[in-house]
Amino acid sequence: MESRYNAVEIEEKWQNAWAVQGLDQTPEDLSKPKFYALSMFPYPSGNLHMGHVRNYSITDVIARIKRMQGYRVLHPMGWDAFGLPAENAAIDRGIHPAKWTLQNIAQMTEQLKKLGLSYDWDREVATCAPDYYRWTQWIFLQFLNAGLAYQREAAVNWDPIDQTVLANEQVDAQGRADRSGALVERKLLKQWFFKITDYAEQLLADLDTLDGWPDRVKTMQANWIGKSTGARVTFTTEAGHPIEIFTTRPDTLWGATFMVLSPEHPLVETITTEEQVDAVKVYQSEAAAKSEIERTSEDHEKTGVFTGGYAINPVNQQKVPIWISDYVLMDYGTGAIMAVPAHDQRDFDFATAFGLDIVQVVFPANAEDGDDAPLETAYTDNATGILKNSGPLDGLTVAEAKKKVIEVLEDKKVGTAQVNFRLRDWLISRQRYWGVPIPVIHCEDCGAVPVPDADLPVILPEDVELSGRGGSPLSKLDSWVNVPCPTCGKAARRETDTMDTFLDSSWYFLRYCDAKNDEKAFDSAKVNDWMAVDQYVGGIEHAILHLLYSRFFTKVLRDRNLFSIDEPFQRLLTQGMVQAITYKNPKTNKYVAPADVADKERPVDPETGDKLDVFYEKMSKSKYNGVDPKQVLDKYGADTARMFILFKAPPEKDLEWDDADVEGQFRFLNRVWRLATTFAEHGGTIADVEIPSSDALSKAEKDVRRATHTAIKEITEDVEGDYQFNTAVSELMKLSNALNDAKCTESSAYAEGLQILLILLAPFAPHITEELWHHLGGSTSIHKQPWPTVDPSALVVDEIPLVIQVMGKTRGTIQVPAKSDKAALEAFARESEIAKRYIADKSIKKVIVVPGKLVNFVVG
RNA sequence: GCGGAUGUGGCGGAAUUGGUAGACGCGCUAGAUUUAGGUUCUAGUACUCUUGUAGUGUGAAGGUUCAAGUCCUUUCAUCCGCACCA
Repeated sequence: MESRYNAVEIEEKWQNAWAVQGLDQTPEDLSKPKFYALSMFPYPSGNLHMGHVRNYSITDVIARIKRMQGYRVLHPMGWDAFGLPAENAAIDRGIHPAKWTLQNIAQMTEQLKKLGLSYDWDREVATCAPDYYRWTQWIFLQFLNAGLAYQREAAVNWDPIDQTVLANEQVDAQGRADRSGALVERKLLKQWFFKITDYAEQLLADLDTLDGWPDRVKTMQANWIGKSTGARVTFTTEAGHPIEIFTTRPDTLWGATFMVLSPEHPLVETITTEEQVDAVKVYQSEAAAKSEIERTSEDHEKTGVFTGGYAINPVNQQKVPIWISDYVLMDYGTGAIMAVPAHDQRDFDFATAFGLDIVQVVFPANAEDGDDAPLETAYTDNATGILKNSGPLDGLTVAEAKKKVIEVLEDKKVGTAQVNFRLRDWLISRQRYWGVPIPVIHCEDCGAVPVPDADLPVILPEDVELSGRGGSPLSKLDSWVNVPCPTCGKAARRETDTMDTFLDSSWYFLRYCDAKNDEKAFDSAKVNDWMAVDQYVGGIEHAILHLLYSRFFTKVLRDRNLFSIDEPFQRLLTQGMVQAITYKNPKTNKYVAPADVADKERPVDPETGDKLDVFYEKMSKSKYNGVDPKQVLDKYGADTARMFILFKAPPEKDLEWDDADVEGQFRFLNRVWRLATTFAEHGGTIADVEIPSSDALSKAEKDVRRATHTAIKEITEDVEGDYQFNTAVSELMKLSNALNDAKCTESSAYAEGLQILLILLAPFAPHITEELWHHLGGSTSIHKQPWPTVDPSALVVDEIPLVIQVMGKTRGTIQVPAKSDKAALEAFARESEIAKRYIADKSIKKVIVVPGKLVNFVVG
């Protein structure tokens, strides 16, 4: 064995050995408790980046610790392999998406394996493989059979660059497409939807059961689902047309002084009077032409047009004018609102802009009658406000009025309580090639006919022409499109849309439970055994979509009796970003590569000489601040990379990459290496370490044992619950420092310390510990070792430092016997030099004794 | 505007949940080893000054307490998410 720590060499050696031994295969032994550790699977872009390294290192440490703690662990990996980049590569470079994807998977697999991640590769899945997407199609048909998949003509987000439809979620607030950056247009197309709205209530309510999820993510999902409770109320136009509105403030109905319809509302044409028709049409076409970006960048200044029509307020028979305005959205509620300017700021602004009536119906509890000065802004104190001018609601609080008004509305048959959600049905159609074909055949007579299970998978044909334009490539493939109807046999056409790739990733965690099954998507018993995922780890960018869709799938498939799990992910850890130092010239707004910055203390632009701004930002090519994992692995090895990433910051916080800190971790592993090899040179072994009873130990030996068992205690606490790997690593360093300082290297206490250091370090740095373990006489793999337990007797100390405080100020410490009781502690403290000095001639009024910690004197 | 978080040395970050603030690491300083550089080892490193048995110190201000980074009130700053959602 070499005396120098050669990381690359030993890592390759052990990775090969472990593969041969099948060390990372999932155990079948059902007597052990299960633990399912999962990282969000990657899109195979071809290159592993630091974010991946961080994500997978975190999950791998958890998996390894759980194995040592006696769990049977499922720790799989796979590929989210359908999607646009492959298709774009095909268009740009003429390489087939399948080929491009498979090459990337091969390349990334090789990179992943160099990280020493303990995956069960036998369960690898790729969503683009027919033996995977066959079951994605089968699951689609489950949704179809359950009435949860349907087609509808819909105004969709049309991306003019990619020539495809996007989900709302793939369009940003400025109305630009996530991927292409194009300004999204509206277009009417027949699309497939999943009825996620049927599960809105459950998806919201069950968030409360997810104790192991960050509040941030739960809040984001709750906002996305957007439940509001209120009432649906029917107003009627003078001509007798009903107009439905939704409101969360039915208690303020008596204050409704006008109505506003969305410009796209179907009743606008009927309501509009002849005098107003021109103005309304102009406004409608202006609104239609407005892009999202214009609509949202207007500082919310209110615009609108009077339709000329009036409606009757059903509770007080008041005649109210009907306006149209683009602040009312067609796709929320009913596309029409009652406006209560006195108690809604938007309505207030609108009323002010157009000189409409403002009638206050909620007043401060102490308001005098007749005290009705005009409002400056909407009055929205719902906690203490009292209703007035509201018929049967007068004198009630807002909360009481909300209940009472429902009775009134139902009585008059003009409305009822209603719950409304912001969540929209999920548009899953994509006019793209590289995705799962929707397994449906359209027949003139039979309609949309599901492809029979026996005919699955509907294979994605390979010989297509990809131009990137003109809608779905599959629609041009006549031989594939033209098929007989499965029901009547008449000539029919295949559905040419493919599925949103979010479907692929909404069930992969189920497939891992039974990845090789070619009879079923998964075996129910296996899913019931392994699910839910005990710890899921991934980026915050999936807080809404992926996690919500996966929860939705889980609930639907549960309701199809495929398993009995309610929620897929028990605990969720959203790891922080990996950031790197970034230099930017504030004058030219250009980024400068760190390698080009000569003086890091006073960074200047090498081209212009301008002073550069320095900050940390997420690694990216355009900012020249990326660090390639490959370079780190080649220089220091995977163990150092893992250690650095886990030590530098707590898992959920952003991490600032720093080469000097990486060096520091490498130094630490080298110190461990030296400790162990020096020990071995002197004939030390860790095989069969026996610890004599504590009475027989010297002080040096006791100190080593205390350090050892303190490390076990602290690290066990750190890795349980919140995964504080940064402090766990620091405890490993402390133990290594203690062994370095120890004066009893010949003793069995020292051997025990070294043994436990290696075992505790093994999940973090699996290769170096395996190498040293064998070098020191270990027989089986260190990764088969049980997690060590604390020997309480090793933690016992004879003397403890007692803090002496006077008036709450710490004045020093004294050594006292550990077993002293309260009275003894006080006595020791009273007699101490420190106490005498600071109390002097003052009288002691009170003494506080905290056993094992301190004595505080209160003096007069 | 609504919601979620975060403010601790030169830097990343600790603090048994109310009990010695700054663990561990980076960086820095000095010394040893080395032909030299690197490595390695030893010691030091919150700030201030009048260098002490000192004072100050966890974004700011107040409060509770024998005792506050930790609890309460007010406030400021930064980051993130959503945003005309009726």
